[in-house]
Amino acid sequence: MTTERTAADTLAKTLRDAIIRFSRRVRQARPVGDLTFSQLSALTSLQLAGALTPRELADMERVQPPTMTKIVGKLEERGLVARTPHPTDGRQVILAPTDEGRAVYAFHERARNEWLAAELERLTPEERETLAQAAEIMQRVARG
Amino acid sequence: MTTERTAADTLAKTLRDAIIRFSRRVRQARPVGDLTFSQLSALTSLQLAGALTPRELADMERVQPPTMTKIVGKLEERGLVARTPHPTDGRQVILAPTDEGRAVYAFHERARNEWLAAELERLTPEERETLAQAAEIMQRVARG
DNA sequence: CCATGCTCATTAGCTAGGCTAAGTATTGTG
DNA sequence: CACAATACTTAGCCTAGCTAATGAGCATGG
Repeated sequence: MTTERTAADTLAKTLRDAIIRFSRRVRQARPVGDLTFSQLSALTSLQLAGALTPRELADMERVQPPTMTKIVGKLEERGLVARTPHPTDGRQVILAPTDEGRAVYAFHERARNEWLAAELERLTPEERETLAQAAEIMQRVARG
Repeated sequence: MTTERTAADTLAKTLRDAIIRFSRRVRQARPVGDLTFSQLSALTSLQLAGALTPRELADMERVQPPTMTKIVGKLEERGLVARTPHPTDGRQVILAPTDEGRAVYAFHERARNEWLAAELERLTPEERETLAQAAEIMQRVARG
Protein backbone atom coordinates (compact mmCIF):
# COMPACT_ATOMS: atom_id res chain seq x y z
CA MET A 1 0.00 0.00 0.00
CA THR A 2 1.13 3.48 -0.80
CA THR A 3 -0.13 4.69 2.54
CA GLU A 4 1.91 2.14 4.44
CA ARG A 5 4.92 2.78 2.30
CA THR A 6 4.78 6.48 2.97
CA ALA A 7 4.14 5.97 6.65
CA ALA A 8 7.08 3.62 6.94
CA ASP A 9 9.37 6.00 5.02
CA THR A 10 8.45 8.96 7.13
CA LEU A 11 8.77 6.98 10.31
CA ALA A 12 12.15 5.58 9.29
CA LYS A 13 13.51 9.06 8.90
CA THR A 14 11.93 10.43 12.05
CA LEU A 15 13.15 7.51 14.06
CA ARG A 16 16.71 7.79 12.81
CA ASP A 17 16.77 11.48 13.62
CA ALA A 18 15.35 10.94 17.06
CA ILE A 19 17.76 8.15 17.85
CA ILE A 20 20.89 9.91 16.71
CA ARG A 21 20.14 13.00 18.76
CA PHE A 22 18.96 11.00 21.72
CA SER A 23 22.10 8.88 21.89
CA ARG A 24 24.38 11.87 21.52
CA ARG A 25 22.58 13.48 24.40
CA VAL A 26 22.92 10.39 26.56
CA ARG A 27 26.58 10.06 25.62
CA GLN A 28 27.22 13.61 26.77
CA ALA A 29 25.91 12.74 30.22
CA ARG A 30 28.75 10.28 30.71
CA PRO A 31 31.03 10.90 33.70
CA VAL A 32 34.74 10.98 32.96
CA GLY A 33 36.62 7.73 33.40
CA ASP A 34 33.41 5.87 33.13
CA LEU A 35 32.76 2.93 30.90
CA THR A 36 31.66 3.82 27.41
CA PHE A 37 28.35 2.96 25.88
CA SER A 38 29.76 -0.04 24.03
CA GLN A 39 31.81 -1.34 26.92
CA LEU A 40 28.89 -1.18 29.29
CA SER A 41 26.64 -2.86 26.78
CA ALA A 42 29.10 -5.72 26.28
CA LEU A 43 29.59 -6.10 30.01
CA THR A 44 25.84 -6.21 30.46
CA SER A 45 25.47 -8.99 27.94
CA LEU A 46 28.21 -10.95 29.66
CA GLN A 47 26.63 -10.33 33.02
CA LEU A 48 23.26 -11.55 31.87
CA ALA A 49 24.63 -14.57 30.02
CA GLY A 50 27.21 -15.45 32.65
CA ALA A 51 29.83 -16.36 30.06
CA LEU A 52 30.13 -16.17 26.29
CA THR A 53 32.64 -16.69 23.53
CA PRO A 54 33.79 -13.60 21.63
CA ARG A 55 31.81 -14.68 18.61
CA GLU A 56 28.62 -15.08 20.60
CA LEU A 57 29.13 -11.74 22.25
CA ALA A 58 29.86 -10.08 18.91
CA ASP A 59 26.68 -11.50 17.43
CA MET A 60 24.68 -10.39 20.40
CA GLU A 61 26.11 -6.90 20.27
CA ARG A 62 25.73 -6.76 16.52
CA VAL A 63 29.36 -5.99 15.76
CA GLN A 64 32.08 -7.85 13.90
CA PRO A 65 34.45 -10.08 15.88
CA PRO A 66 37.49 -7.79 15.59
CA THR A 67 35.47 -4.95 17.04
CA MET A 68 34.54 -7.12 19.97
CA THR A 69 38.17 -8.08 20.47
CA LYS A 70 38.93 -4.39 20.96
CA ILE A 71 36.08 -3.73 23.34
CA VAL A 72 36.82 -6.81 25.41
CA GLY A 73 40.49 -5.83 25.39
CA LYS A 74 39.62 -2.57 27.14
CA LEU A 75 37.50 -4.38 29.69
CA GLU A 76 40.23 -6.92 30.31
CA GLU A 77 42.85 -4.20 30.81
CA ARG A 78 40.72 -2.87 33.60
CA GLY A 79 40.30 -6.31 35.11
CA LEU A 80 36.57 -6.39 34.56
CA VAL A 81 36.47 -9.36 32.25
CA ALA A 82 38.54 -12.55 32.24
CA ARG A 83 39.49 -14.71 29.27
CA THR A 84 39.74 -18.40 30.02
CA PRO A 85 40.44 -21.19 27.56
CA HIS A 86 37.54 -23.25 26.31
CA PRO A 87 37.52 -26.68 28.01
CA THR A 88 37.24 -28.75 24.85
CA ASP A 89 37.85 -26.47 21.87
CA GLY A 90 41.30 -24.94 21.79
CA ARG A 91 40.29 -22.28 19.31
CA GLN A 92 37.64 -20.78 21.47
CA VAL A 93 37.81 -18.57 24.51
CA ILE A 94 35.39 -18.04 27.36
CA LEU A 95 34.68 -14.51 28.44
CA ALA A 96 33.16 -13.82 31.82
CA PRO A 97 32.96 -10.83 34.13
CA THR A 98 35.28 -10.92 37.14
CA ASP A 99 34.04 -10.15 40.64
CA GLU A 100 35.36 -6.66 40.18
CA GLY A 101 33.62 -6.52 36.85
CA ARG A 102 30.32 -7.29 38.47
CA ALA A 103 30.86 -4.69 41.17
CA VAL A 104 32.08 -1.98 38.83
CA TYR A 105 29.29 -2.81 36.46
CA ALA A 106 26.61 -2.30 39.09
CA PHE A 107 28.12 0.99 40.13
CA HIS A 108 28.65 2.42 36.67
CA GLU A 109 25.38 1.15 35.35
CA ARG A 110 23.66 3.07 38.08
CA ALA A 111 25.69 6.23 37.52
CA ARG A 112 25.23 5.97 33.79
CA ASN A 113 21.51 5.66 34.17
CA GLU A 114 21.13 8.51 36.55
CA TRP A 115 20.69 11.32 34.12
CA LEU A 116 18.45 9.38 31.82
CA ALA A 117 16.34 7.92 34.61
CA ALA A 118 15.85 11.40 36.04
CA GLU A 119 14.69 12.65 32.66
CA LEU A 120 12.37 9.71 32.26
CA GLU A 121 10.83 10.32 35.65
CA ARG A 122 9.64 13.65 34.40
CA LEU A 123 7.56 11.97 31.74
CA THR A 124 4.06 10.74 32.29
CA PRO A 125 3.55 7.02 33.00
CA GLU A 126 1.87 6.76 29.59
CA GLU A 127 4.91 8.20 27.86
CA ARG A 128 7.18 5.79 29.69
CA GLU A 129 4.93 2.96 28.64
CA THR A 130 5.21 4.12 25.03
CA LEU A 131 9.00 4.15 25.28
CA ALA A 132 9.04 0.71 26.86
CA GLN A 133 6.96 -0.70 24.05
CA ALA A 134 9.09 1.09 21.47
CA ALA A 135 12.23 -0.37 23.03
CA GLU A 136 10.79 -3.84 22.71
CA ILE A 137 9.92 -3.24 19.06
CA MET A 138 13.36 -1.83 18.28
CA GLN A 139 15.04 -4.82 19.88
CA ARG A 140 12.94 -7.07 17.73
CA VAL A 141 13.74 -5.17 14.54
CA ALA A 142 17.45 -5.10 15.43
CA ARG A 143 17.41 -8.81 16.01
CA GLY A 144 16.24 -9.12 12.43
CA MET B 1 7.81 7.52 44.29
CA THR B 2 9.76 4.33 44.54
CA THR B 3 7.60 2.81 41.86
CA GLU B 4 8.32 5.60 39.44
CA ARG B 5 11.98 5.54 40.32
CA THR B 6 12.27 1.85 39.62
CA ALA B 7 10.23 2.10 36.46
CA ALA B 8 12.42 4.92 35.20
CA ASP B 9 15.63 3.04 36.05
CA THR B 10 14.53 -0.10 34.32
CA LEU B 11 13.31 1.81 31.32
CA ALA B 12 16.53 3.80 31.09
CA LYS B 13 18.52 0.62 30.84
CA THR B 14 16.17 -1.10 28.43
CA LEU B 15 16.02 1.93 26.22
CA ARG B 16 19.79 2.31 26.06
CA ASP B 17 20.19 -1.33 25.16
CA ALA B 18 17.54 -1.18 22.50
CA ILE B 19 18.96 1.96 20.97
CA ILE B 20 22.56 0.82 20.81
CA ARG B 21 21.65 -2.43 19.09
CA PHE B 22 19.16 -0.77 16.84
CA SER B 23 21.62 1.86 15.63
CA ARG B 24 24.34 -0.69 15.01
CA ARG B 25 21.89 -2.67 12.96
CA VAL B 26 20.87 0.35 10.93
CA ARG B 27 24.51 1.31 10.45
CA GLN B 28 25.26 -2.13 9.02
CA ALA B 29 22.62 -1.60 6.38
CA ARG B 30 24.57 1.33 4.96
CA PRO B 31 25.62 1.03 1.32
CA VAL B 32 29.31 1.63 0.64
CA GLY B 33 30.29 5.12 -0.37
CA ASP B 34 27.12 6.42 1.12
CA LEU B 35 26.83 9.27 3.52
CA THR B 36 27.31 8.31 7.13
CA PHE B 37 24.71 8.65 9.81
CA SER B 38 26.14 11.90 11.10
CA GLN B 39 26.72 13.42 7.69
CA LEU B 40 23.20 12.67 6.60
CA SER B 41 21.78 14.03 9.80
CA ALA B 42 23.72 17.28 9.43
CA LEU B 43 22.70 17.61 5.81
CA THR B 44 19.10 17.05 6.82
CA SER B 45 19.23 19.83 9.38
CA LEU B 46 20.74 22.15 6.80
CA GLN B 47 18.16 21.15 4.27
CA LEU B 48 15.30 21.83 6.65
CA ALA B 49 16.71 25.08 7.93
CA GLY B 50 17.93 26.30 4.55
CA ALA B 51 21.11 27.74 6.03
CA LEU B 52 22.83 27.75 9.40
CA THR B 53 26.08 28.79 11.03
CA PRO B 54 28.37 25.99 12.24
CA ARG B 55 27.52 26.84 15.81
CA GLU B 56 23.79 26.62 15.20
CA LEU B 57 24.20 23.36 13.37
CA ALA B 58 26.40 21.94 16.13
CA ASP B 59 23.81 22.88 18.74
CA MET B 60 21.06 21.34 16.69
CA GLU B 61 23.02 18.14 16.17
CA ARG B 62 24.11 18.05 19.79
CA VAL B 63 27.81 17.93 19.09
CA GLN B 64 30.69 20.29 19.86
CA PRO B 65 31.71 22.82 17.21
CA PRO B 66 34.99 21.08 16.26
CA THR B 67 33.08 17.90 15.58
CA MET B 68 30.77 19.78 13.28
CA THR B 69 33.72 21.36 11.50
CA LYS B 70 34.86 17.85 10.62
CA ILE B 71 31.50 16.62 9.47
CA VAL B 72 30.87 19.71 7.38
CA GLY B 73 34.39 19.37 5.99
CA LYS B 74 33.51 15.98 4.57
CA LEU B 75 30.30 17.29 3.08
CA GLU B 76 32.12 20.25 1.58
CA GLU B 77 34.79 18.01 0.04
CA ARG B 78 32.04 16.24 -1.79
CA GLY B 79 30.52 19.51 -2.92
CA LEU B 80 27.30 18.96 -1.02
CA VAL B 81 27.55 21.95 1.27
CA ALA B 82 28.89 25.42 0.60
CA ARG B 83 30.50 27.80 3.07
CA THR B 84 29.79 31.47 2.41
CA PRO B 85 30.89 34.40 4.55
CA HIS B 86 28.37 35.97 6.87
CA PRO B 87 27.14 39.30 5.43
CA THR B 88 27.69 41.38 8.56
CA ASP B 89 29.77 39.31 10.98
CA GLY B 90 33.19 38.39 9.69
CA ARG B 91 33.67 35.67 12.29
CA GLN B 92 30.70 33.65 11.23
CA VAL B 93 30.10 31.46 8.23
CA ILE B 94 26.91 30.46 6.51
CA LEU B 95 26.46 26.82 5.64
CA ALA B 96 23.93 25.77 3.05
CA PRO B 97 23.40 22.71 0.89
CA THR B 98 24.39 23.10 -2.76
CA ASP B 99 22.09 22.02 -5.56
CA GLU B 100 24.06 18.83 -5.77
CA GLY B 101 23.74 18.51 -2.02
CA ARG B 102 20.00 18.64 -2.28
CA ALA B 103 19.94 16.07 -5.06
CA VAL B 104 22.41 13.69 -3.45
CA TYR B 105 20.61 14.11 -0.17
CA ALA B 106 17.29 13.03 -1.60
CA PHE B 107 18.86 10.03 -3.25
CA HIS B 108 20.89 8.84 -0.31
CA GLU B 109 18.21 9.57 2.20
CA ARG B 110 15.95 7.30 0.25
CA ALA B 111 18.57 4.55 -0.09
CA ARG B 112 19.48 4.87 3.55
CA ASN B 113 15.90 4.52 4.56
CA GLU B 114 15.18 1.57 2.39
CA TRP B 115 16.16 -1.22 4.70
CA LEU B 116 14.64 0.40 7.74
CA ALA B 117 11.43 1.38 5.97
CA ALA B 118 11.06 -2.18 4.70
CA GLU B 119 11.45 -3.50 8.23
CA LEU B 120 8.98 -1.00 9.54
CA GLU B 121 6.44 -1.96 6.94
CA ARG B 122 6.38 -5.41 8.42
CA LEU B 123 5.17 -4.01 11.72
CA THR B 124 1.54 -3.42 12.53
CA PRO B 125 0.17 0.11 12.17
CA GLU B 126 -0.15 0.21 15.95
CA GLU B 127 3.51 -0.62 16.40
CA ARG B 128 4.48 2.06 13.94
CA GLU B 129 2.33 4.51 15.84
CA THR B 130 4.11 3.54 19.05
CA LEU B 131 7.49 4.14 17.41
CA ALA B 132 6.34 7.49 16.05
CA GLN B 133 5.23 8.60 19.47
CA ALA B 134 8.42 7.30 21.02
CA ALA B 135 10.47 9.24 18.46
CA GLU B 136 8.68 12.41 19.43
CA ILE B 137 9.32 11.79 23.12
CA MET B 138 12.99 11.01 22.54
CA GLN B 139 13.42 14.20 20.53
CA ARG B 140 11.89 16.12 23.40
CA VAL B 141 14.13 14.49 26.00
CA ALA B 142 17.19 15.02 23.80
CA ARG B 143 16.30 18.66 23.41
CA GLY B 144 16.52 18.93 27.21
C1' DC C 1 39.82 55.52 19.32
C1' DC C 2 41.94 51.91 20.75
C1' DA C 3 43.05 48.15 24.31
C1' DT C 4 40.94 44.57 26.14
C1' DG C 5 38.06 40.97 26.33
C1' DC C 6 34.43 38.07 24.21
C1' DT C 7 32.65 35.01 20.52
C1' DC C 8 33.10 32.12 16.31
C1' DA C 9 35.42 28.95 13.77
C1' DT C 10 39.15 26.14 13.03
C1' DT C 11 43.36 23.33 13.98
C1' DA C 12 45.86 19.96 16.62
C1' DG C 13 45.92 15.95 19.00
C1' DC C 14 43.76 12.38 21.51
C1' DT C 15 40.46 8.19 22.26
C1' DA C 16 36.84 4.89 21.08
C1' DG C 17 34.54 2.24 17.97
C1' DG C 18 33.53 0.50 13.67
C1' DC C 19 35.08 -2.02 9.35
C1' DT C 20 37.86 -5.46 6.09
C1' DA C 21 41.74 -8.30 5.07
C1' DA C 22 45.12 -11.18 6.54
C1' DG C 23 47.42 -14.23 9.85
C1' DT C 24 47.59 -18.06 13.32
C1' DA C 25 46.08 -21.85 15.73
C1' DT C 26 42.98 -25.57 16.20
C1' DT C 27 39.44 -28.66 14.85
C1' DG C 28 37.17 -31.70 11.80
C1' DT C 29 36.88 -34.53 7.72
C1' DG C 30 37.52 -36.96 3.24
C1' DC D 1 47.25 -37.28 7.08
C1' DA D 2 46.37 -33.41 4.10
C1' DC D 3 43.24 -29.94 3.59
C1' DA D 4 39.22 -27.23 4.46
C1' DA D 5 36.67 -24.81 7.84
C1' DT D 6 36.31 -22.28 12.15
C1' DA D 7 37.72 -19.02 16.03
C1' DC D 8 40.14 -15.49 17.41
C1' DT D 9 43.48 -11.94 16.88
C1' DT D 10 46.44 -8.49 14.49
C1' DA D 11 47.12 -4.82 11.32
C1' DG D 12 45.58 -0.98 9.15
C1' DC D 13 42.16 2.09 7.88
C1' DC D 14 38.21 5.47 8.63
C1' DT D 15 34.60 8.18 11.18
C1' DA D 16 33.12 10.45 15.09
C1' DG D 17 33.49 12.23 19.33
C1' DC D 18 36.07 15.16 22.83
C1' DT D 19 39.25 19.14 24.93
C1' DA D 20 42.68 22.65 24.48
C1' DA D 21 44.71 26.06 21.93
C1' DT D 22 44.85 29.41 18.05
C1' DG D 23 43.47 33.10 15.08
C1' DA D 24 40.28 36.35 13.47
C1' DG D 25 36.68 39.61 14.08
C1' DC D 26 33.49 42.23 16.95
C1' DA D 27 32.11 45.18 20.86
C1' DT D 28 32.86 48.05 24.53
C1' DG D 29 34.66 51.07 28.29
C1' DG D 30 38.23 54.32 29.42
